[in-house]
Amino acid sequence: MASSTRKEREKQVRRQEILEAARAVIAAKGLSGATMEEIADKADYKPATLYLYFGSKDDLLASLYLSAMQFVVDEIEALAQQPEPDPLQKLKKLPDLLSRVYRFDPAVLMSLFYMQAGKGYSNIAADTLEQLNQLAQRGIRGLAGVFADGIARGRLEMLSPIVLADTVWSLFAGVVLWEESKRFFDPSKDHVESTLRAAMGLLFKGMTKDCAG
Amino acid sequence: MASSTRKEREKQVRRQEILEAARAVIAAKGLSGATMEEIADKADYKPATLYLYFGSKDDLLASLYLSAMQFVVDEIEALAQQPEPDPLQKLKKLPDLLSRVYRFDPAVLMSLFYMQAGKGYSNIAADTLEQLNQLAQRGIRGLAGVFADGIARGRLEMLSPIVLADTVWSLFAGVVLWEESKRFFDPSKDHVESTLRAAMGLLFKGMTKDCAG
Amino acid sequence: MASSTRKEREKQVRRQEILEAARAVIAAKGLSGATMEEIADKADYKPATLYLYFGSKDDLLASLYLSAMQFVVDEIEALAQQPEPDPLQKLKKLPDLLSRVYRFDPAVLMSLFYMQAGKGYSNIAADTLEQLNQLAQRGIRGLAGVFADGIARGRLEMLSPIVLADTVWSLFAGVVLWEESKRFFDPSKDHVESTLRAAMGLLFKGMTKDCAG
Amino acid sequence: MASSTRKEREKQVRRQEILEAARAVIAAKGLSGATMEEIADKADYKPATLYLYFGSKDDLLASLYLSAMQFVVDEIEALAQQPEPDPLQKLKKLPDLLSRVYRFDPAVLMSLFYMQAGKGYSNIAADTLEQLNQLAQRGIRGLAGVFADGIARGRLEMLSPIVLADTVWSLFAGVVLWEESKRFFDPSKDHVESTLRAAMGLLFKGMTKDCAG
DNA sequence: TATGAATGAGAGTTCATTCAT
DNA sequence: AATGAATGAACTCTCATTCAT
Repeated sequence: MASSTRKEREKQVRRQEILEAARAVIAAKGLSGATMEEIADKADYKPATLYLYFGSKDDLLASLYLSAMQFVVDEIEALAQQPEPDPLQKLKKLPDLLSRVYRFDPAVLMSLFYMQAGKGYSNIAADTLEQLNQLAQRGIRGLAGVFADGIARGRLEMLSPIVLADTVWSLFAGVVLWEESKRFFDPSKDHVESTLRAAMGLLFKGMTKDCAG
Repeated sequence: MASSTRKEREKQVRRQEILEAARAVIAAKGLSGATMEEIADKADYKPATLYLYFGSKDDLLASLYLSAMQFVVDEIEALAQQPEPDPLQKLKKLPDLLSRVYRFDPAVLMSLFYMQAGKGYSNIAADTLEQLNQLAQRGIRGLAGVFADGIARGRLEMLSPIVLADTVWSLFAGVVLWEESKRFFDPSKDHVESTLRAAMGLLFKGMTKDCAG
Repeated sequence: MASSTRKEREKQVRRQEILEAARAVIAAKGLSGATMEEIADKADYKPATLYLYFGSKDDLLASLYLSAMQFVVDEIEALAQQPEPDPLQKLKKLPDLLSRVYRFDPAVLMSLFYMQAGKGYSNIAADTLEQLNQLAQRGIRGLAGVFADGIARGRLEMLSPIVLADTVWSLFAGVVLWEESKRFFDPSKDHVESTLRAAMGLLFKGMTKDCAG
Repeated sequence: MASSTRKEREKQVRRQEILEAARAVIAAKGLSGATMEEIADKADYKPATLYLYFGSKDDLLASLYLSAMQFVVDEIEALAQQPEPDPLQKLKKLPDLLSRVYRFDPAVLMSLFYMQAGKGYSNIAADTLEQLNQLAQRGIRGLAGVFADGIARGRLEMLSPIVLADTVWSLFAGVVLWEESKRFFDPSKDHVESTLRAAMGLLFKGMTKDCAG
């Protein structure tokens, strides 16, 4: 059983390598250029080998999406659970958090946003979508907790914490998509992070009760 | 000549029918389910017939995207050119405008947001992408004009009008993607419009100098 | 019946116009570019109209080939039947004849040579092929007659007249194909006719008994 | 590395098998019957498999044509470089050479002759056409060298060696096309080789200065 | 464990042809 | 007589996937 565990661990390592390759391919050629052959090439395997580690292409993509989403949720929950007397201080940490999330894997993040948009594109199994959705809800609830605290203490607008969380999340998704799309036409410019900070700044200012920002 | 015009018009009608079918298929089955066969089925044609009206599948999709983008830009430019003494009044009209745009064609709008993200997915010809980008820029500049006025009169934050416009546009895209994606899991709820209004409200409040909202 | 005849005649005129258009299209775009649509365009008709005059595309092509072949045979038989005391004088007229044939319609001639090569290309009906073959044989026999005379009078090599005729025809076909193919790469040069004359000259010299040419 | 070489070799073998199948299909059903499906059938593969060995149908055809043309040129250049005191002796070897070329692959040879004729038919890439043309020119120059020697020594007609070479090549192409086409109607008879020899004999006799043949 | 080899299932496209008007 | 509109039948090509080795 020890050996089985060790094998398991090695298998996990290989899976990670393949996921990494997939990330790279998606980043370089987009989702439609991400064929099993390209991914295998990048991972120094042959396509058939990928099927030893993933049941199908959709399974592989699902793993990718889940890992990205997991990263997001972990970050948010870590922030939510930090003890912090002033709720506005937590808000100020959000732009950094979102920056990290963005840098984690912009390409997969974009795919995720889109695929989340429902019938969007791939044949991701219903239960994987369900998992993604669960994670997304956890993330939103985590964010909402941050806001709920601020609202309770009378520092934030008395809107539903969920609405505030959804808004932040939407703005994040939108900035990534939109600014990334502009980079397609002018790759030399990368406004994502600065736009992200400016936009979040405006939004948070709008959320605070007295608008002192 | 009258007859030639009439024929032309009928052809345009059929093109519109096909585009409508394409819209419906995309809405129902997503972009990847939108095969020429599905679209033809929906339009009560055979696939070959579609090629009488569109040179290729990408041509058809391009028409769809361009029409959506054109709608957006027309709306924005119409607003920008309205005479209005108080610049903040124009801001207040933006949520309605974005609602109309959203209702124009949610599915295609989502595809558009994603496809704009570059290598994203389809084989849209480079020059069509360029056209889309031009339109997008016109839209952003239109929006920016609205903000520039407010900034000049000292009513809005002294940020670049383009940044403000990008932020609004990003928030719009993000809300549509995110709230639509939630509808996938709970189709009975449609929060898009209400979230849109709430989110825009917060954002605009954050943009105004004195935060009087 | 007079009117029927008149109608018939008009129909023939239209058929000729269409054949002319087909010739032009084949000349300009090659056999594979010769779609019914292209031909119809050239003839200022719509594709459907062509079917009033020809049962099918292959029928149309067959007409084209037959007319080219008929022209060849007519030319040869006219020459064969000319009274001429010296058989070598007739040989000297052959290069001119072949030039005329070549000029009659280079593109169709090439197609014809190829299609004659059997399973070559189109779905020409078996009986049309048979007709073409009959014509070709008449042509060859006509040529053979010219040579037979010369052989009988001891002026030409004592080879089978059919062999001599086949050789002339082969050389003709080959020169047209080969020199035309070179024009594809250097359209400014047209060596067909001069090569034709030089080649025929050599061949005829080789055929004459004493080689006095 | 040995194994890599072995794998490579096996792949080459399969490529050859497929080319062979393609040859057979073209021979049996003509160029228009040569669909990827027919070729795959003949090679006991499914169509998709062919794409493991050739990038496209045109790539496959190009291989076929290039190999035929290469064979021709190799033969000619080998002859041209043979040391031989009497230039007329080389001429006498030409019919044998052409016989071998003809037997190498009559069907593809016919297609080649025709396709060389330019806009002829297939979507062979421009650069492949260019390669074919280069090879053809090398062949013609090789032939021309044979004649140039004879001319220089005063044994052949003082025509341009290129003209002589073109004429021989044309006669060859023409005989193959024409006699093969007759075989279509009477498959029992194969006059190609005998006609080839007779025709070349006459031509060479016409080329020699004193006509001693 | 890894992969060479093969393929099933489909997608987009083209084009000769038909037929009601 | 002419054609607008539509389509059936092919065809080339791609790609996720399988399986014997």
